[in-house]
Amino acid sequence: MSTASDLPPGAVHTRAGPVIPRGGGRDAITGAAREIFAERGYHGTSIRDIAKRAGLSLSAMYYWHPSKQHLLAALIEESTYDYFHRCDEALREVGDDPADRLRALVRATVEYRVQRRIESNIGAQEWRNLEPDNRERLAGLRRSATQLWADIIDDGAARGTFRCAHPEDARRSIVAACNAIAQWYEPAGEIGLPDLVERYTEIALRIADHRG
Amino acid sequence: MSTASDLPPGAVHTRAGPVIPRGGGRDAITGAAREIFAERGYHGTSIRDIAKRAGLSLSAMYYWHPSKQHLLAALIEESTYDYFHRCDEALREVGDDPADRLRALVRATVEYRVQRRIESNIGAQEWRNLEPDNRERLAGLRRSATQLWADIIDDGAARGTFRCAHPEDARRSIVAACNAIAQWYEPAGEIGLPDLVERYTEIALRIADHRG
Amino acid sequence: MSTASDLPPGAVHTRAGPVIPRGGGRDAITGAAREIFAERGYHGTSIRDIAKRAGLSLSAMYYWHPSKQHLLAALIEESTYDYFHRCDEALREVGDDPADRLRALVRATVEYRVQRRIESNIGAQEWRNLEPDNRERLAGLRRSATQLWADIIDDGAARGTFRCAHPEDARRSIVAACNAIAQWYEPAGEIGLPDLVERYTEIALRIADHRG
Amino acid sequence: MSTASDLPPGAVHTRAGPVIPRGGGRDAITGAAREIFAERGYHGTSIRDIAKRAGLSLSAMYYWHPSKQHLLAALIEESTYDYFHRCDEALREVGDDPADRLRALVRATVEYRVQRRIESNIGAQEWRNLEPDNRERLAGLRRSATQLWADIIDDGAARGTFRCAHPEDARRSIVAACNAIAQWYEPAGEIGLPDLVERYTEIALRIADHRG
DNA sequence: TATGAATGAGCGTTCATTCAT
DNA sequence: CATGAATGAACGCTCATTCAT
Repeated sequence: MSTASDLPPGAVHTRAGPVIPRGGGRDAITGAAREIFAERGYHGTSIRDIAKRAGLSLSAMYYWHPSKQHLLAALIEESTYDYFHRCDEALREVGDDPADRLRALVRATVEYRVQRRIESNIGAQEWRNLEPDNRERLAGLRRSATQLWADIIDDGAARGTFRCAHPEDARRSIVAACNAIAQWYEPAGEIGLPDLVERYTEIALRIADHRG
Repeated sequence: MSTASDLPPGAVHTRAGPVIPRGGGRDAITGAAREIFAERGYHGTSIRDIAKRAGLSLSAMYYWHPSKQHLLAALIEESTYDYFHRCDEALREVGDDPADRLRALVRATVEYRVQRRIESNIGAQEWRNLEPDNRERLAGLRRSATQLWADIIDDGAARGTFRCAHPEDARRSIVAACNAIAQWYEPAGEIGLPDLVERYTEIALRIADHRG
Repeated sequence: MSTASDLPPGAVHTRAGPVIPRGGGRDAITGAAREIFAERGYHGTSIRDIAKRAGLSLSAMYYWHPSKQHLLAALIEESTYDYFHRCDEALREVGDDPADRLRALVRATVEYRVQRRIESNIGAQEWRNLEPDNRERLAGLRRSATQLWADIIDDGAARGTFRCAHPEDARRSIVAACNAIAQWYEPAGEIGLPDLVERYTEIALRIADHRG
Repeated sequence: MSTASDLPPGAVHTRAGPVIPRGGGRDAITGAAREIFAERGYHGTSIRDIAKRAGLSLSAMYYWHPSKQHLLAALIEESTYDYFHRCDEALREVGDDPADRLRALVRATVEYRVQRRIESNIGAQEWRNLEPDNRERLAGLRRSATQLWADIIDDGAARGTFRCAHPEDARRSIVAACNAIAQWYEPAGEIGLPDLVERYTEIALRIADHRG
């Protein structure tokens, strides 16, 4: 991750997952920011709010992070990499049948929206509040993720596995349906994650007009 | 509309549509707010930005609107009523066949997302920035809109018109797909509105697992 | 003056003198800044200090001036123009005899250091705190003022009116002596301005090694 | 020196000269402070800047110096003692002829302004940023230095060696001319120190109106 | 109708400093 | 000797809002 060099010693980071915290300061701040950005939005959040929830002083925040914007960027960057990595893994485990690949991508996405619900919402809502540099750095990754879906659906349509007439609208609809989960899903609710994956896999296949 | 009493003389408002402007001031402000709220979000927008784009002084804004929050609330309120009204009309024109009713609701929704793209996005993104009073005043309407979809899909499922196993997820997916249009649709693009309606009608029917 | 277009209507400015105030706000702030910058230096002065001495709120300051830096730049710019203008006028009134011209420049300078003592000190001490843009805008004028002295002394040395062996050091010494007045002169003291002019004229002519 | 008791063991200090460094820490800090105070001024310098340039941590600074103010005071104090000591020595080597004594003082001063250019500028510009205690502790020394000049010139004027009518203005002008050297002299430039001393000695004698 | 002038609160950020280790 | 982590106060500046005109 490109901000890795900014991390103070003691913090560990891998492309496959979130920062693994060592010690309270940095983590408390990142965690608090995550929560409050999600609740009130980037511009609706003051760094005093973040510091307060983290149980630290305002200035401690600046010991760990150079700016509020950096806090947002780090959050979005890490979770974007995480999502992309999950997709990658999921697709590597399946063959080249479009339906199988679509199932894999839906599963990875639904799991991500549920397991990283908050970051999902931050990524969706606060993307525009990234400063140009930060946004551009991630834009390629975003496009790649879109392309993963497009490749599968286009391929399925070409092969006749999917009969939908408008693959792009199918893609958008499937993605929209999966993404929306992060907005309504309640972790404490009754629907389990495997169930959810199955339901949305079926919906996705119907949208793509898959014929077994 | 509950803010009707706040309107200065000369402005007309009905439940069925937007404020009908008389004179430049009020309109210029509402228009500017609409644009900038959509571009930068509520908290990312200053009333100076709005006044500047409207070509008016800061104080003029306060002549027409008691506060920045009121500006947002008026915008969301008006467009929410508009959407609800369009749904109402569309449903009144069709019979009680669930597929027909779903088609009507999709059409009304797609048309709304395209024709009132900006307000759609504001309504979706800035809803949480409404102060409790304003939010609660509109929450019922939102729930009613949700119920319109639910009634149709549940009815279709009960009758066997729709064979989807999980009507609620079908509903969420259809709505998510339709709503997403406001995020990607480009008015200057090549897809015409009638085409779009047809495409999303088909998608919706597939999601609901409609069997002709 | 190049910042003239920044001025709000109601403030008048000419190249020949300071801003002519209309109304309390702008003037109170400029005056307070002038005093406190001189007392404590640019970085030693907070805008809260300025506002307090001006009897206004912090934000009122920003109604009249876009920034603390602008305040400094405007002060230095105006007084630099004033000094240059005075030199210009003084030299226009005399012939081309180097001694006469030196007398004129000394008089203009001494009068300026006394009459605009505070700005003199700000210009000398806070010059380095101008941001590059502002500094460069004025650098040419500064060089021109230096050149006025150099032209006179070099000319006098060439003609034999001045016999000093090192005109540049003579120039620097004369200027240093005159400039220093702003640091020690007490307006309430016993030395009158005409006396002072005479004394420093004589010193300058001795430094240049003038032979009647 | 009154701060002697603050010094950690290993550092040596005498009234006659600068701190003799033992070990890198203290020295690196003092050196860095000297540079940055001169470049940006006391209030324009943060202790983080100093620590960074010294290549040490913030806390190391506080091991060696109790505060930023102390750093400034130590710098000014040491260089003020140094200057005074140099004047003292120079005057001890000459007789009681006012011209000789003036020559000696000019030489000591010019040499000091050149050899300790940076401290000269700090002493001149940042004097006002000394806290009252520190300032008062040094004020006497400053007055003594002024008195050295005054005694010589007054004596010369009384004896007729100097014919200037206003000894105080002569003194101020000579001092101003010598002091200014620190502002424009470039160590890498072409004028050698002995030359410079000679030039300014002549200027000083002319200002005092010395007649061989 | 509309404005210019002003305000208090809060913003993101940096400051000099402290302290346990 | 020296550091990493933290703090409270203050910084320059912008905010939504007010009010006399």
